[in-house]
Amino acid sequence: MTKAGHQRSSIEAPPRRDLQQLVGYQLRRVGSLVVKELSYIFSGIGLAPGQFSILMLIAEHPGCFQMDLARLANVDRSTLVPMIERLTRLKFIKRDQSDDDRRAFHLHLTSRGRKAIDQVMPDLRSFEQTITDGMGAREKTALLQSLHHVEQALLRQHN
Amino acid sequence: MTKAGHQRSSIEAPPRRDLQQLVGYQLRRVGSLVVKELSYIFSGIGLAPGQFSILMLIAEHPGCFQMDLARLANVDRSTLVPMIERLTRLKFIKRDQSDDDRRAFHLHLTSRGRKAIDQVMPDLRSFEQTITDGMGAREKTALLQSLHHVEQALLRQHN
DNA sequence: TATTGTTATACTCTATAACTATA
DNA sequence: TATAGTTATAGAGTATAACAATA
Repeated sequence: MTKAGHQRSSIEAPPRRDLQQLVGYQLRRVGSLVVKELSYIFSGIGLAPGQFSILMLIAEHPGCFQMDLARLANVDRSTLVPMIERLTRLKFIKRDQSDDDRRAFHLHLTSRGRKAIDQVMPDLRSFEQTITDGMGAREKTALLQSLHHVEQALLRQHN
Repeated sequence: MTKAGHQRSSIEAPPRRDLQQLVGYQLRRVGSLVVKELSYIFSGIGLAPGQFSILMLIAEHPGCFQMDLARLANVDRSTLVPMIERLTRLKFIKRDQSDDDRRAFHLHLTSRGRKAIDQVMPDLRSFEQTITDGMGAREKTALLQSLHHVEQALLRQHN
């Protein structure tokens, strides 16, 4: 990877390191790395990270509508259409037309969807261990709290 | 392996809240929100978040090659091509063919590129204030350190 | 009129594989 | 053979706008 001696990558000027001090920039950077790793983990069950998080939200909110998911995941309702279609085609979820509102469909996990979640949870926990390796319990708790803090500020911002 | 109770899917079942306790999931979630806000900020200079971060890396590493950026930004070299093309077309950067290696091009900011950065920096700092609003200096430092910690663990993971 | 979900469309970010021109 | 950059292509994730069916 590193070539001996004659490295010609003309970057001898001292970096200004502005970006590394910006929480927003670092969150984007780390988030992107996380997605890259999660892609690999979820490929075992044929899902991408975004699709898996929708599956998890349906697991946590059985019977919900797509509009509920749009709010929970902070995405437009149109974004969900291909994800729901994929989860349905894989038979990880089922859609039941609501009796109260015939426009909408209650979403539920199937046993196959539940199995898919159970299948990747060990890898997900292991990934969690990896990225928090060497962190104390207090540091990890503080990180989760700070992330929640930032999330709430961002939600206040654009809603 | 899996968690004990294989909870039967019931509409009244309380949410399991698993996701919120996962650092990886929260990083992806918050990162996505950050990108959404940054999109708005950078639209003022005609750039998307990824394009702006490449512009910043060139500012911090004047004369670098695209291969250097690929390493610094942790992306494939092919990913950079449309970004570099966009920055060049907007005249934010210039490409000078290297005398030492005629395959490669030294990348430099133009004065227009520098102006573009100067133009959005106030908004970027203000965004920074918003998402860390109410955080103490220690909490903010700890967050940056934890993010760096996670980033390093992720880089060790896949390299 | 307003809302749920869909379609059509478009843009950004990402990657792999094959190519060129150099080294 | 190996490397710098390009092209072609593909898949995710995101959005806006217009639409049908229903409320």
